Amino acid sequence: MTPSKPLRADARRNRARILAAAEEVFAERGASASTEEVAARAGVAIGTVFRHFPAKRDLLAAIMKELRRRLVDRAETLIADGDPATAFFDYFTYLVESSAEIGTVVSLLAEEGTSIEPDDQIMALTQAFGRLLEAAQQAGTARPDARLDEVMALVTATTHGALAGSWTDDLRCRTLALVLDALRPR
Amino acid sequence: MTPSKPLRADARRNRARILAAAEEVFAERGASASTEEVAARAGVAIGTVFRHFPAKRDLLAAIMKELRRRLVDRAETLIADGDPATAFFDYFTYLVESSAEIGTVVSLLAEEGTSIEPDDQIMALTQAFGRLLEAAQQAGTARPDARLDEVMALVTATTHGALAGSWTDDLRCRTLALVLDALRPR
Amino acid sequence: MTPSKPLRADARRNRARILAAAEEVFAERGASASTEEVAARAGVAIGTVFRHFPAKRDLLAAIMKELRRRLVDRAETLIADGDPATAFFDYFTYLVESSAEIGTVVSLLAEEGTSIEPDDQIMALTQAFGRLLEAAQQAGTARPDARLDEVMALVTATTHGALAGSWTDDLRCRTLALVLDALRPR
Amino acid sequence: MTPSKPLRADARRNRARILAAAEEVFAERGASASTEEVAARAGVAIGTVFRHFPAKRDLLAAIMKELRRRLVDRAETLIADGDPATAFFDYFTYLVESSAEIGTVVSLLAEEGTSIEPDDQIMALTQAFGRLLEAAQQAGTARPDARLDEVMALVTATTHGALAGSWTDDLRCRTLALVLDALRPR
DNA sequence: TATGAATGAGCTTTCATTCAT
DNA sequence: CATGAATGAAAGCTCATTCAT
Repeated sequence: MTPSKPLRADARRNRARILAAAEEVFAERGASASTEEVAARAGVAIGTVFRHFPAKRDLLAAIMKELRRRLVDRAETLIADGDPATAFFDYFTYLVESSAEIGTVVSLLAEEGTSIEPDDQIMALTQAFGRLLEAAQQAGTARPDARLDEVMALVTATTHGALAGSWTDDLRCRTLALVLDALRPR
Repeated sequence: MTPSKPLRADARRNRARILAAAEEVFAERGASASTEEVAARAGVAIGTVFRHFPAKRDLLAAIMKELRRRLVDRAETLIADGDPATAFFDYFTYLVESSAEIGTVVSLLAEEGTSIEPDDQIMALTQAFGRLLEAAQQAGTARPDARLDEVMALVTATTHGALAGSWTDDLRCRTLALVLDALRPR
Repeated sequence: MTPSKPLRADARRNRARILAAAEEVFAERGASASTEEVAARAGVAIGTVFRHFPAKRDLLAAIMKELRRRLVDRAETLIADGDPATAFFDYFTYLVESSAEIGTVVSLLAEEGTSIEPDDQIMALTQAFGRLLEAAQQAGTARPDARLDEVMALVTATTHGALAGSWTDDLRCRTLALVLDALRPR
Repeated sequence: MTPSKPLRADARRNRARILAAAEEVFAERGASASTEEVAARAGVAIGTVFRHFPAKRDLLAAIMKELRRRLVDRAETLIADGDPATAFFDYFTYLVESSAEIGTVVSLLAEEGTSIEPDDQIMALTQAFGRLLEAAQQAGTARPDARLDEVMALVTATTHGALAGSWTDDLRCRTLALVLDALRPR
């Protein structure tokens, strides 16, 4: 379904190395980091980067896609295996913690005008989050009047907040606690 | 303490026009907008911009300083004139709403590495916010266990969230309500 | 004398397809068209193109050689079968008309510095043209004082003119008539 | 009518040097010569070239405009001062001879897709040529049935021919004689 | 002080060519 | 032989910054 051509072994290896390097570089230097540095970090020539990602935005988009894939994976794991009463809160926490790892990259999407298409992945993530929310509501651990879009907004906010202000671990925990509290039944 | 020279009248006028133009341009185009466009919008030549702000980061920093000044002003007004029971929440709301006006500019600071110095203004803002918080706590409208750094974190988060996700007015209101709710006594 | 190796059947087939594709592509896009596009159009991989033509200029040269071969063929046909009185003028016309078909390709040689070696084919073409000229002169339809190099110059000029200016069919006919008139006895 | 801003002295000097350098470079190396080389030859930095000519095509277009200006000037001089009986032929000759000086530049227009706008200058040149033609026809030195578009086509052809084939001076003279002969009454 | 032309490092992107598969 | 991924040298162009006017 995904690959039009199965790609040669070395090509796939390089693609992965470039993605990994790009994730690092952009996390460290921001989206204005040069493609050349990505290439250098990946140990390939500049041309190779552009063979895999014809424009810089494609590279950024690919990183985001990969990141989102991981997030969706995690949600689905929690839906399948987690405790309905806590899975929703665990996942919320997971998203915020991940953002630290992700680095600045996330926040670059808006800026770059990387007009992300309607995007199946965002929808998938939203839906999965919705199921976790419902389960928590039925388990009585989440406010019954909390709406999904509000939850998404809150997680976006907390994530970006965690990135923008350089919070200590302690502060992040306390803030997160407050936010999660706002989602619990009074 | 601040001005080495009182500046000629026209120079001061130019400085102001450049700042205003820069605020507009960076809000519209992001921090990657060119200094030249700022100059054009301000109706001055590029050299004049650099005479007033020796580097681009200085221009960005000056914008931030100006913005923060307004925010502090507002806080002090509320401390002086507002209803202690609601002023804290009003100010929180004001900050989030302002962020929409401010546009992308705010979020660019982190990225640009404009490592803002300890900054008196941030401290002033924090202190003012602290006084509003205390007043609300004494009035019984804010959780007594809410700490100032958490409040700052929450406002940062909500602000950035409002900027990053393009929330509707309605969604912003509901999300804000949830956040403020988290700061009210249970 | 010519082929070092007789070439495998598929190799010869590929060579032909590449040449055909190159002729098309360069006619459409000019000599700055990429070798990769030639490969794509030919349905082979880029490596295959370079196996057959070690450098781009070789590919261009080969196209020219092929084109010239056709032109010489046509001249010999006319020498053998045509009416001596008109064959010269027919051939002149044929060359100019062909140039339209050939497209821009021809004119690219000069630029590319594809310093064509003395080239047997050009000589062959010139000689054939010379024979047609002589025949026409003997038939009294061509000026007796017209020299072969002048004729070659005229046909070159008309050809390039037809390519450079985008003449209508009508204009090309009239211009050609004038030129041919210049070669008729007064 | 032409200059929106009168340009500073040094700017005008640089602009002229760039144009001169570009004319040389493109004549020597063809249109694929690099802008950087033009800059080097002009003794300015690359940025200066792009300040004056925002894209390479603009530089090429400017060269052409300058060349055409010279041609039109010459035509007008001949209209004013020349002998009506010979001026037409003199100008035709002048155009062909100039092409040698102009070098390859001329022929690059077609290729570069420098979609020259309807172009006042071409029209001016055509009109001037038209007047020379009429004068010659009235003086009885040019065929009365020769049309202006045919003349333009012939001069284009001869010019391009002279450029493409590397004719000797002698050959160019003889070929030109033939072409001009075609335009004389029989 | 203001101007705006000049600078030049740096960025994205292209493409002829090589070479491991 | 064919393949197509990798290479890397340019090329075109941008823009923060400097400096002569």
